[in-house]
Amino acid sequence: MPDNPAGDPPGCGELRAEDAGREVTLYGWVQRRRDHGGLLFVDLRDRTGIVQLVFDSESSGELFDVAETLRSEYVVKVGGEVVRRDPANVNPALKTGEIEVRVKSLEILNRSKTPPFYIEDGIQVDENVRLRYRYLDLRRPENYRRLEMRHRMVKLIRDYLDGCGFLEIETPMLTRSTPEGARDFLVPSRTSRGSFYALPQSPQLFKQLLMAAGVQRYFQIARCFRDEDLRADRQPEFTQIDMEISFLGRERLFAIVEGMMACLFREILGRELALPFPRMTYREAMERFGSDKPDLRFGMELVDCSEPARESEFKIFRDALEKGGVVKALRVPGKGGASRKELDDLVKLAVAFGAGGLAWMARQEEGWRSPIAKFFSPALLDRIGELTEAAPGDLLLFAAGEAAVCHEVLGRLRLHLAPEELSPEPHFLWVVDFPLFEYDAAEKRLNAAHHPFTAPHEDDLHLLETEPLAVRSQAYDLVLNGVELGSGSTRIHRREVQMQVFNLLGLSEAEAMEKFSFLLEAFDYGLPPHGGIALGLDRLVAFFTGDESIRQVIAFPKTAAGSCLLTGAPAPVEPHQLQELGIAVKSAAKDGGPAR
RNA sequence: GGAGCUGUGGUGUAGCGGUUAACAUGCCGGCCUGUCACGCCGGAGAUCGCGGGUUCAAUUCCCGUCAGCUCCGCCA
Repeated sequence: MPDNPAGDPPGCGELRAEDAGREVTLYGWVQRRRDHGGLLFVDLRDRTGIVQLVFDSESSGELFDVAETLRSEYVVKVGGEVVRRDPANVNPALKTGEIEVRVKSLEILNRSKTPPFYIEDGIQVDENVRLRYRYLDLRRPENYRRLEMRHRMVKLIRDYLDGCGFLEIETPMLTRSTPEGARDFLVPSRTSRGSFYALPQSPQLFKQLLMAAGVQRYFQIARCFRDEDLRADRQPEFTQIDMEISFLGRERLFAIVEGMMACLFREILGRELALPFPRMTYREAMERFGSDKPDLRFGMELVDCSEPARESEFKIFRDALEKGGVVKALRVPGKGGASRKELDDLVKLAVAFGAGGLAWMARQEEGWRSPIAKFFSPALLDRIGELTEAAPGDLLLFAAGEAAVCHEVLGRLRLHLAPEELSPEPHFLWVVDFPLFEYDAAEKRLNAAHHPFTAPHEDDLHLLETEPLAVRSQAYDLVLNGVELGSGSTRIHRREVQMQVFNLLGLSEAEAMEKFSFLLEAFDYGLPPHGGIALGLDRLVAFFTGDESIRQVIAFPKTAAGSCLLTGAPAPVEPHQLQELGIAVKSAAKDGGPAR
């Protein structure tokens, strides 16, 4: 550990052979005690690691008696001499294994109950129990390393963006609920009864206002809140690296973000990233990979087989094509020998993903094994083999129908059937030109695909009124190995365009003013062109630590039901608290609450 | 809102329509001067998540419920 202003002496895990002869004072937790009767070993742990303490009954009677009372996780202060171990007693598994500390003084600073699980790496304990005692879980070295990794990454990011001329600015946590988007967490106001703050889903509007304020380059390690159901990679509160720049367009922003990723990979993993990252339009991503966040660590691209399908006698394919749909294929290498049951399961899966059905062909050394091959002439089968590059032993899966559905279904099957061995290289990708709107079938109206402040693509402005669903936006996503790391856009900076988009989203002039007057007014006072992006810090850290769930890289995460097993939040409040807020609770939730 | 999986000493597991509920580890006590997952001997510790039902009998079968995890919907 480098010198620091605190001038801290070495920690337990930092002592080495060259410290032999040194008198040290150590603080830490008792990891383990090995009592040999007249000789007692204690492994002392602090955040730097473990060192062995030795107590000898012959040389220190009273001290030895105290040492015998030590138990797991007792907190102690010891003074002693670092001594080299006899070569026969060196423990190569420990970094401090060449030495040990002969204890001369021992003070028990605090006792501990027997912990519910071992404080060590690689334990197999229910996450339930670990979250209930999260402070003990975090005491484990692997979790300290996770916290440390997050800290280092955030520090690198801050320094990097500082170097790029960004200003870190905090925006309000108590803000205004806005329509659309995720469900808001609401905070009742005491001073304005019946009114509510909302916790920010992102600092979106504020960062745009900071551009209006002439900041030009803003960033924030921003906590965001969304009251939606959880997943392994979704928590109700999470952290974004939120950025926004004025004047300079998308290219500059991409370069800044790419530079940030390159910096993290260089400083943390010691490897260079190939820059710039490849790009793909949303349309291309959907057509080739059936996903707006394609995992490029493997191939298995979707292949359009509409042309040979049109010539075939297979009615389902022909009907789909006549209705303006497509027939697309997914080639699964080496899966041609799949059993009937495996194939049936794939069909079921496809149906669960929204397909009407799923056809398959297995290429064999001679010909095809397939229930639908009989509808295809040999020439057409050859054509399909050519298009899909199917080799003997490969399996082809076909989806027919509406293009969007086919892409979705085959895209999911592609992930489901992905090879076990994936490329070890990180595969970054910019996905650009997302659609501006998507159609909400339930509400029978347009929704913003990204958010309502995203600028339409310049080339598609003329389509806004006539064919809004065909309008591309200036939104983009950063994808890493099939995970959406973040998304952003060039924003609308002209008031008339913003109003037009609001109108298309079903917001009247009056409603727009009611909800967003503060933003619209800013448009009138020289709002510069601007754009930005928000990257999911939790997902990024999880990538670097190799964790599947972002719970692992959040100090105090919540369960899938949004409860905190440590504190018991959320919890009922005192009646007088509700009274002050003018709130009456209609009916309490089911009994139980989080288990703690 | 929906689906699947899980729930047995502190922890991790086994088990089965009738058991003294088993094993490992941890814990407690004893012995032990070179261990490092120390070892040896002994001991304590479980109303089998909760509620109901079927049954002569339920930890075991059924239903419900709670909690956790994963996924779908949802997440501009």
